[in-house]
Amino acid sequence: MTPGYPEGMTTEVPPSAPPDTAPDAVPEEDWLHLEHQICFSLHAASRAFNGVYRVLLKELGLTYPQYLVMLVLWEHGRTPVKRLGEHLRLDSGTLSPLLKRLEAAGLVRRERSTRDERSVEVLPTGQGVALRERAALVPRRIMAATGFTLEEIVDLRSRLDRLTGALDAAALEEAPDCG
Amino acid sequence: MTPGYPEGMTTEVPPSAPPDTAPDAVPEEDWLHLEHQICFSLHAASRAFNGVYRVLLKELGLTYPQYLVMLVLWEHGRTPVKRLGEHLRLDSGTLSPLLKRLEAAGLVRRERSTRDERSVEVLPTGQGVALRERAALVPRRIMAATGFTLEEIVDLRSRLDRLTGALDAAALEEAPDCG
DNA sequence: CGCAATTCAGTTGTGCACAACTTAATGACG
DNA sequence: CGTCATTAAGTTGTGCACAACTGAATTGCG
Repeated sequence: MTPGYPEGMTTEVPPSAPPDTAPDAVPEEDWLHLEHQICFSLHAASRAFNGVYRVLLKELGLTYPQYLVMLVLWEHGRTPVKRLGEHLRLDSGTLSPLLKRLEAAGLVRRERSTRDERSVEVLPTGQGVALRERAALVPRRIMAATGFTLEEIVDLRSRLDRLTGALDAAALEEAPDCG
Repeated sequence: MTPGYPEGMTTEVPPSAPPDTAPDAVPEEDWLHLEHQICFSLHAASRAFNGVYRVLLKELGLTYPQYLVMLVLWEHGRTPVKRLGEHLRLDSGTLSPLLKRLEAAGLVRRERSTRDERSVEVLPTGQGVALRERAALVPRRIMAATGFTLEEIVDLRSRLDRLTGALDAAALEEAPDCG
C-alpha cells in the first residue's frame, strides 16, 4: 500500500500559506491526499445508505427520494409542492417528475390550489396512507443495518446538520462575488 | 411548529416489538419521525457537500465525480477502469461515460491494455496533470466551508467509513435470502 | 386600473447512479 | 484443441439532482 506518486506527478505547489484558513501545519501536498479520503467517505456513505434503502424500499415500490416525499406527506398530509421542496431541499425540477411518478403509482394526488392557482398541493391517496404501515418496519431495519446505537445515530445526525448548514452558508458566499 | 398529524393519518402501528433490534424504548410511532430526520440529514449533507464542490470545481471544468476520478489518477497515475471502480465504488455503467467526457475534455487518455485486451487503462494527459496544481487549492477551501476542525473532519470520516462498511455488509445479507 | 416584478410549477438538457444486458477476451477443463 | 464459465468494458433504460428557462398567476406600486 502507500504507493507513492508515479514519476512526473509531484507538482511542487507554491509555498504560499494563507494562515487564516489553515487549522494545522499540514503540508500542502498532503491536502489532496487527505481530502481524497474525506470526500470519498461522504460520497460512499451516502451511496451505501441509498443502497440499503433501495433494497428495503423495493418491496414497497418506492425509491429513496420517493420515500422521503412520502415521509413528509405521512407526517403533514396535504402539502404544497413548494413546501415539500423546502423540507427536502429539492426544487421543482426534481420534484415535478418524481411526483408525477408517485401519482402514476396511485400513491398521491395533485390538486391545484383554489386560493392560489400557482400552487399545487400534494396529498396521499388511501393507498398512499396504507403504505405507511408497511413502511413502519423500514427505520428499525435501517438502524440494524448501520450497526450504530441510537445515540450514535443522533450524534451523527447533529454533526451532519451542522455540516450542511455551514456548507450552505459557504455556497451562498461563494456564489456571485463576495470574494 | 410540531404540526401534529392531520385527521385520518394516525395509522395505529401494531404493537409487536421485536426486542432484538430495538436499542431503546422508542415508541414505534416515533421511528418514522426520527428516521425522517436522520435520513434527511445524510441526504442533505451529501447534496450540500456536492453543491460546494460544484461551485469550486466549476472553474476547473470538473464535476464532483470527475474530480474524484482525477484524484485517483493524480495519486496513482495509469489505472485500469476496473481499479478506478474499486477505489470509487462505481461500476462501468457510471465510469464509462464519465471517462469518455474526461477524455473529450482532454484531461485523460484511455488505452486498451496489451497484456489483457479486456482491460482499459486510464491515464492523465499533460493537461490533466497540470490541472492538479489548480486543484490543490480546493481542499483548503472545502475545509474552510465546513467550519470543522481537522480533527472533527477526520473523526467524521471514520464514523462514515464505519457506517459504509456496516451498510455494505447489511446490503449483501439482505439481498437474496439470508433471512 | 395598468403594468412590472415576483412567485410557483413545470420543461429541457446535462450528468451521475445503478440494474440489466451485450460483446469481446481470457482462463479452466475435458 | 474445443467448449464453457468468468471477467472487463461498454450500452441501454430508469430515476434523481440541478441549472436554466418558460408560462401562468399573483402582488406591488404608481
